Amino acid sequence: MVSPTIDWFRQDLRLADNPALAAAVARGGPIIPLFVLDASAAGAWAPGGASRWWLHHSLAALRDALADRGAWLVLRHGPATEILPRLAAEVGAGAVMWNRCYEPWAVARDTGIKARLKRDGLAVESFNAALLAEPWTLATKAGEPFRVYTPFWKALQARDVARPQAAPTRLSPAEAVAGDDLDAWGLLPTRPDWAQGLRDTWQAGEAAAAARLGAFLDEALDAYVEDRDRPGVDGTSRLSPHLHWGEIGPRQVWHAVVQRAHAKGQEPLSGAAGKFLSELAWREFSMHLLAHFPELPERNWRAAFDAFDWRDDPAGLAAWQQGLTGFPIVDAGMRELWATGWMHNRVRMIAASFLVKDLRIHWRAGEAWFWDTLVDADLAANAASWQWVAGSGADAAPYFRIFNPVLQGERFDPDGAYVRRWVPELAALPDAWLHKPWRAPADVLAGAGVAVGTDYPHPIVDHGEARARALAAFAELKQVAS
DNA sequence: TGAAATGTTGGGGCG
DNA sequence: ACGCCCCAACATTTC
Repeated sequence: MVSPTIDWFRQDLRLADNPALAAAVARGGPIIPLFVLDASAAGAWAPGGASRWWLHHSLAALRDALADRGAWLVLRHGPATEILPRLAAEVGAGAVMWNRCYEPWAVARDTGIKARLKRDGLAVESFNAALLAEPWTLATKAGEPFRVYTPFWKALQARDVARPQAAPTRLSPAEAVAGDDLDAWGLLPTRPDWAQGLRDTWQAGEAAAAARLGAFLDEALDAYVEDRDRPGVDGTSRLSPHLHWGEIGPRQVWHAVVQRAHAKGQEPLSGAAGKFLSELAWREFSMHLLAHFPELPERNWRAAFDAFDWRDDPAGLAAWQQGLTGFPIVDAGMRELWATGWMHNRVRMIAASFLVKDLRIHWRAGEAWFWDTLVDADLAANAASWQWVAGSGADAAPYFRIFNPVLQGERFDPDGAYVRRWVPELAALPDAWLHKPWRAPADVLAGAGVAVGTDYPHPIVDHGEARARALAAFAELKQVAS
């Protein structure tokens, strides 16, 4: 009789295209699916509030999906370094399987656990479920990690993406193993329960992720090139939180998109399909960057930025967080984030540019806020994206690229659908003034029932002046660096 | 995956 | 008919 296999779930909360699970099934014995709530190893990067909400529902969905196939998800909390060996001994496991994580703290932890379990005589194997290509398999001709996106994307396109495996239909149950009650983990907010907007917006779990992908392919892919930049249009995939927790994997997304393009007689790597896959490749690029540069979340990727003159501005930071900057497109984004745990990507760039360039507040403050509030909070994507906007990151926007929040609003939310939804106090303003209410004539404001300074804040900075100050600060930095 | 300043061009008004 | 100026539209450069 084959000894039990522990399948340690982490950020791979799915049954399909799950190589660790497939290996556990192939081994033949009973399967013990395990999830460990291990805040100790992650330090500051333990999941934030919105992420914990998602995790709760995703685990519930995984638990039910496993039960449908005859297996019982075991929940334990505490340091995984202690829990894995203890559970293995407790159930007489002969093997432990998992899919790899790439957060530096996880790599360090998992390396130790693998060594320990092997020393104990167990078979331990790890697999790739989260990436199209492992970070150590893509390199420049010089053997270096890619530091620029475009050549990275070209190299990735030249690779074959493995076909996803189907979910196992039947799992051999193990004898009952004691575990925690999910509800007792307290992942959901209480007092206050701020998650109503999240519940209204999202459905966690593998089945919901697959449905979301299907809906995107059916309804939005064709218009993706234009609509992806329109926050007032449902033009993006919204797969990010599902991808973060591994409810769906990038290989599954890749092949579904390629298949859809082929069915329409289109080339999958050009047009809308290619554009969407290139966005998936930005996720991949971020993950590779983190794997190669583990300090990405904490330190400027370009060390020259260490000398940058950031401002300490608690009031400005608070206004930004609360969506009270006086710039409608920025405030709409920050309020969407607070309400739903998600923000449209175009608006993330605008809001992030405003924080680091107009307010000149350190990108790490933005990174920390997003970490706590985003349902798709991902260490690699969050760190790489903030550094990209700040100009300190890999292949970053040049420092002089400063978004004008009024022009961005007018260009990408021309009919004001997005601002009116999230900044309802401005809803009655005509399009012409919606993105710059402080410039509207008095009779227009009166007609719309808007008093700037009372119903909606005055801009907390003058963008023209803020832009000039940011350019001056960056010019100074360049002198220090040279 | 910018914006603003500066330069160039060409049509129309006008003397 | 011609030159001059204005300025919108577009292009290029600079930040």
